Amino acid sequence: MGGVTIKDVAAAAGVGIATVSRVLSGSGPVSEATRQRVLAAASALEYRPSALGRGLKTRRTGGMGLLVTDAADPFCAELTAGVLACARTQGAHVILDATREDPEAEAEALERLAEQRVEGVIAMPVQRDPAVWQALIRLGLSVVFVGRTVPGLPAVPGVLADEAGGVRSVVEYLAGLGHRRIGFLGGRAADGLAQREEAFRAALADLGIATEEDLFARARPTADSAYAAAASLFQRRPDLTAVVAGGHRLGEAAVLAARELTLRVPADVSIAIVEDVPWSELCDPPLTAVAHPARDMGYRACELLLRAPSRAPGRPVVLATELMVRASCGPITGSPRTGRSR
Amino acid sequence: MGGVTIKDVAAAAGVGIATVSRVLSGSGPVSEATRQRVLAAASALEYRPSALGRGLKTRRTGGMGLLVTDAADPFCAELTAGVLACARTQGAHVILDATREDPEAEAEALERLAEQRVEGVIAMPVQRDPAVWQALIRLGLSVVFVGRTVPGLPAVPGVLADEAGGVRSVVEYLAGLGHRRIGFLGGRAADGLAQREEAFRAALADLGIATEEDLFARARPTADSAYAAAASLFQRRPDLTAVVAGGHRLGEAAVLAARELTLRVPADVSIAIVEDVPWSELCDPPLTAVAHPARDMGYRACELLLRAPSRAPGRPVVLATELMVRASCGPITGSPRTGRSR
DNA sequence: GTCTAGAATGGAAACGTTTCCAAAACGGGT
DNA sequence: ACCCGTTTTGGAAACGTTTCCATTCTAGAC
Repeated sequence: MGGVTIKDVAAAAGVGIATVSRVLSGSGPVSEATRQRVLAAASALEYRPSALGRGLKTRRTGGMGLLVTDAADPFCAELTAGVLACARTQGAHVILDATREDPEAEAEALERLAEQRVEGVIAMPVQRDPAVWQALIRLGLSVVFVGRTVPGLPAVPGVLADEAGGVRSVVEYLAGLGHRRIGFLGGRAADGLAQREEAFRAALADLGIATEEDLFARARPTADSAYAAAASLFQRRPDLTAVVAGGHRLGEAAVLAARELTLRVPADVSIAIVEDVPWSELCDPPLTAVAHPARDMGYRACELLLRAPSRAPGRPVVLATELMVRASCGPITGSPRTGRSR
Repeated sequence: MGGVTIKDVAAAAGVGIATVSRVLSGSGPVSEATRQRVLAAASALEYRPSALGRGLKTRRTGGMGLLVTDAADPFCAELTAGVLACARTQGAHVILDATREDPEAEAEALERLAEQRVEGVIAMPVQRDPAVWQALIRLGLSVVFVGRTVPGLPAVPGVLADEAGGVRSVVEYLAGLGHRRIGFLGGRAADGLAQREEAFRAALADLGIATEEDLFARARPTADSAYAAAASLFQRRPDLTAVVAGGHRLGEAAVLAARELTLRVPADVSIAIVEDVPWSELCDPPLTAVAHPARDMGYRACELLLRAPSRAPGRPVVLATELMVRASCGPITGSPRTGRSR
């Protein structure tokens, strides 16, 4: 039976339940003899203290919620691994849920987490309305944002990647190679890609390169839409010499579209991608990318949640991104693109 | 405050706690007027029923554990997404943990899950000793294995991919292209790659192709070790014309090693990989692979857990794998490998 | 106006812990 | 033998629910 309770252990050891509790939780004074007897009884009965009873009494569950946008996404998966690694060091458990960029799904997940009385939530926030998060905090749970933030919530700690720095470095790199007509593949604002586009524009402006709206393409977060955006961009602007993909899906689309249009990379067009992926080495050519420290971000976020639940950090923690220079970007060539003849 | 209890709601609505409970859980008869009053009070107070109190009383938590070997691994991540998708339909929550192929870590995670009183566990089992799992079942939780099984536990439902069929199909495919000296990149038995090697041998035998031990290489589950194994295999047997990689890590290693040794794929050597990865299309050349229905496997496992917790299935559910024929395998060429001159 | 069936409601017990507090046991000094 | 301080111990309350059961209320039938 699974129904072994502290009472059974107490009876088996011939002591009171209070004593059993003291032995198991290691608090309070217990004579060595009783201690051994209780331990023996507990293991003989295969006793597992109920987290429900304990949580009810102590008002602490040692659990946390983790809300990612998509559990199968490499970035989210890596982030999750980081959170788990940190949680394990503290003996905390992690309730995982995916929001699919859907505010409603997110709200439901938060509701569930609140009912489960987790002590905190690590979230890639979808809902931009601060009220939802404030309600959560009012409920007594601490919140840590990761990967994104919600404006208007300075009191909520966050762990971000230095998106702006990453985008800037890749733009500067491309500009250094001589590129001036650089396309950008982005997404809807809701997909968290807005800041990358923003950073892209800013970097261009700082370099004194004019931005042409024509060089921006936006896709919905599906592979098809990404492909369509990339293909359309390449065809719309045969004169573009480089493209920055704002996410790994968009990067894949760019590679595939370029291949389909028989554009040589990087001879005809340079491709760089924001959000490195494990397979960028394996691509042909290997993809130049801005790498995010996803695992560290998860680890740090979890640390923030567990170690300093109440601290009010002025600013979010920003972890550095790294430009991984590989072979998919090259110097601009004198001759115009040969077109799509094979 | 988060400390709003059912008592507060009862007081605010001017009713007894029993009535509040009836309204909220939808059980028992309540007059429409009180119903509205209670609902109003509950939402005004932002009341969230405590899963702890409820779970304690009802002895059901609506939670399940998910134990994968590595949260960041694409297969595990996809599997996780499937579990989450199914769990969501039932309003269940999922406690995720990673075992890192470490029986000790697995045991700790199981301990935690048992304390949390989850109703079931979906696991990629590491520990092969049935006792651990039997203990868990004796505790009252149901167990579903996914991706692997533990021999000697016929009563535990499982969801597997048709590894044997997948390996067989790729071997037959390669044999059909004329290959006879086919290498295999595998791992330690503990890594769950043994069955693939087994299937590989069986498929070869069925085709009447002799197996040479020299054509087998085994790596520890690190990128370095995989690379070393692949490189060593290629150099040891310059006469081999094809290689089957038993996992995605090994496949990456094979591609990189082939590239490093300037072997042309598939002209000099054909490469096929067991466990498709999202980027196989993007490789050069695109990788022929055996694809596992990871998401479906997760979904099915979760269904098994939630819908039929007590059924005793004779055999595990086996989902089909699919051979994704791409460009990394080609017909055998008459001329021997040109060696590693560029 | 009384009676009764049925609906609506509230009190209290129980779930498995932790922890406060009082009681018991013990040991050493007088 | 007695007392006192210290160490151990056990009983009981509390945590927030659900649910059994008894009670009150409503309304329709006589």
